[in-house]
Amino acid sequence: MTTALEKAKKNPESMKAKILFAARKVFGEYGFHGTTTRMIAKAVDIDISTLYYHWGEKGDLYEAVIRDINEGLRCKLVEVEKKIRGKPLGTRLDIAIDEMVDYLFENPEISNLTLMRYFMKTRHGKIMDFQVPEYISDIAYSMGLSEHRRNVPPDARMKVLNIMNAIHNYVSGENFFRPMVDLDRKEYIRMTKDTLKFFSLAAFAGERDAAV
Amino acid sequence: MTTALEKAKKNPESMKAKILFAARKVFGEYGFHGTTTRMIAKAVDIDISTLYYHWGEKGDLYEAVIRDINEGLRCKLVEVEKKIRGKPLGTRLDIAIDEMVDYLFENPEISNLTLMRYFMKTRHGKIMDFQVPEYISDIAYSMGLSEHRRNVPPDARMKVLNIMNAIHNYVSGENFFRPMVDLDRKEYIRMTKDTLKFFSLAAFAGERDAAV
DNA sequence: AAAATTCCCCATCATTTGATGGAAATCCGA
DNA sequence: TCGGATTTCCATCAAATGATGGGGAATTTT
Repeated sequence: MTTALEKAKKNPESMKAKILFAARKVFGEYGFHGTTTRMIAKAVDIDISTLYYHWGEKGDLYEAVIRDINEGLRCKLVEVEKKIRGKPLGTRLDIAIDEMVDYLFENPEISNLTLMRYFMKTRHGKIMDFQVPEYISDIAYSMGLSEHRRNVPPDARMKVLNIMNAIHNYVSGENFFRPMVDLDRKEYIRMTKDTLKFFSLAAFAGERDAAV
Repeated sequence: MTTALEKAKKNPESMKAKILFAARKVFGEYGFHGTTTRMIAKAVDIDISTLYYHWGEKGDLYEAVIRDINEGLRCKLVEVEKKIRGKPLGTRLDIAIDEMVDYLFENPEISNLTLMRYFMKTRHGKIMDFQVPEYISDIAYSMGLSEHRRNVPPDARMKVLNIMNAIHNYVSGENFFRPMVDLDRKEYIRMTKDTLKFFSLAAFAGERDAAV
């Protein structure tokens, strides 16, 4: 319990936490420049100055949101890693995909904000230049794509990126893609998992003899 | 030669075309709300009012940009479709991936803007609600994933989305991902192709007996 | 060359947006 | 209940931003 963020999340009823939660959703839909502090304040039904009282300037709130979703993602990955440890590669993929897809469909702002950070620049560049956690190597090792936890080869990293991004795409693009494939939400999630497995299971099965 | 957009592109030296080209790049980097008309004007080194003289309000210029990149993408897809027609599935994928990856790395704004449209909302929602071309079915048919050009099953659409989006991801995310995998640009493009093939070739080989 | 048209820039507006100071309201322990 | 600390809101500001009118330069037409 040191950072302001942690303090806010401790009591989800606190105004500070409510603002953070609303900010997650609004930033997640409209991006940094597409979101105004007034939009967030309206979502919580407070005056704009209350927002500034709790979080300071817009960039600081955004940074807190990014830290928040990164932390959530990190925790989830650790949780999944525990579940799949020791299992055969096919099973590892199967469980990991199911778990991550469900988690991200429940928290789509995570996928939205992650992708925005990958693909978009911000006018005031310096603001959001804090360090990005390096999940990729950990995932690669945990999936058994690399002998060493550190020093993961580039091709293994690229493969992990492929799968992670594919999940984010289906989650963030739901509004766009679901009408294209004409499925209800439940079917869409189901088919997201199936499609992800369609691509990854065959690929890795064909590659690894060390499929444990 | 009817629309303003076509007229502009006919003479790439015209002010109107230069503005369009600059707008592509700036919108592609910063998104709709992240881009100011002054940024675009500065990129062309003209006064902001000249920009308004040629293209009217910001939303209209943005719409022209989107039409432009969609048209480019459509043409490229038609071109690729001709090249792969009649070849075996593996070859089709191989050529299509190579061609599309090269094309999009040369025109990264296309991937950027496409992804932004998938994942982000705009404050003035109505503006950008013009129709999105339905490439997906055409690609699915052209790749041999569907018997009929029309009436492409959902799972085939999902698979096409997966591949197209994966390409866009690697292109748009280059600034972010390339340091992660520690490759120079050429190697990164090469490995993008390899990774895409790694996932799709195995998957489709295992699936289709009708691999022609 | 004169006239008409097109094109571009300067100055300026109105609105939006990030941000703040200070007054009112609320909470909380003594 | 009193008094201080915390929290919230109202009014407002300054800068950024989308947008326009009018004048003048450049180009084309006559």
